[in-house]
Amino acid sequence: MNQFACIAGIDFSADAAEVARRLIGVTLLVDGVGGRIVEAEAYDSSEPAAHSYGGRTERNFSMFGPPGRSYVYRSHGLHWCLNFAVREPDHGAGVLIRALEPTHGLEQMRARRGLQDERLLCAGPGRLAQALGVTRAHNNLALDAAPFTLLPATEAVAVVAGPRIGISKAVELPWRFGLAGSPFLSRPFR
DNA sequence: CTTAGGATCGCCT
DNA sequence: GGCGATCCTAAGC
Repeated sequence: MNQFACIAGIDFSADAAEVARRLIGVTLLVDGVGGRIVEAEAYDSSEPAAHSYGGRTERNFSMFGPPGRSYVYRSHGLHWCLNFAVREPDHGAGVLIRALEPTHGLEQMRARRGLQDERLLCAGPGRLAQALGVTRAHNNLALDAAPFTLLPATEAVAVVAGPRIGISKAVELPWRFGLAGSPFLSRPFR
């Protein structure tokens, strides 16, 4: 295992699905604001739902960089979404961070989201990025340095898996992972 | 509770 | 010109 790709006890050079599963329970902060990851999805250049499926472009180049860096893209013209690049350079794999259980900087997240309800602050990739202040400026940055902080899970977690959300291709792959029973998911598992 | 439509940018055919 | 790894609101049942 490449120890330089190891962050918060996770080997980012592993398969996207394995990294996504192991990220559940890890704390993610951006400038000290964030919480515990409760939902993540894996994407890989070998399957057509991934942005990297068609090869490197201006938009997705950070998916093809070294593991342990961020990939931020704009969705539907108005939302930002945060991913972690995994595997090795030129492969094109990543993990979409879909939901957090808010733990740090609640008031700042409420202000950015214009909402009080804790359950809706980070329940979805666009909401999460807005609450943490993630924009294009956060693309292609190392995850083990400021403004990012990743902290290992402090206890064992029960992880469930299911089909990914909001895609039309490769819908059969069970590459969505979540913390069992969490009220902070973007949508429940069934 | 479920569904439908609009907002709005950048990549792709 | 079409369509997305989305979110919010409004209306219908």
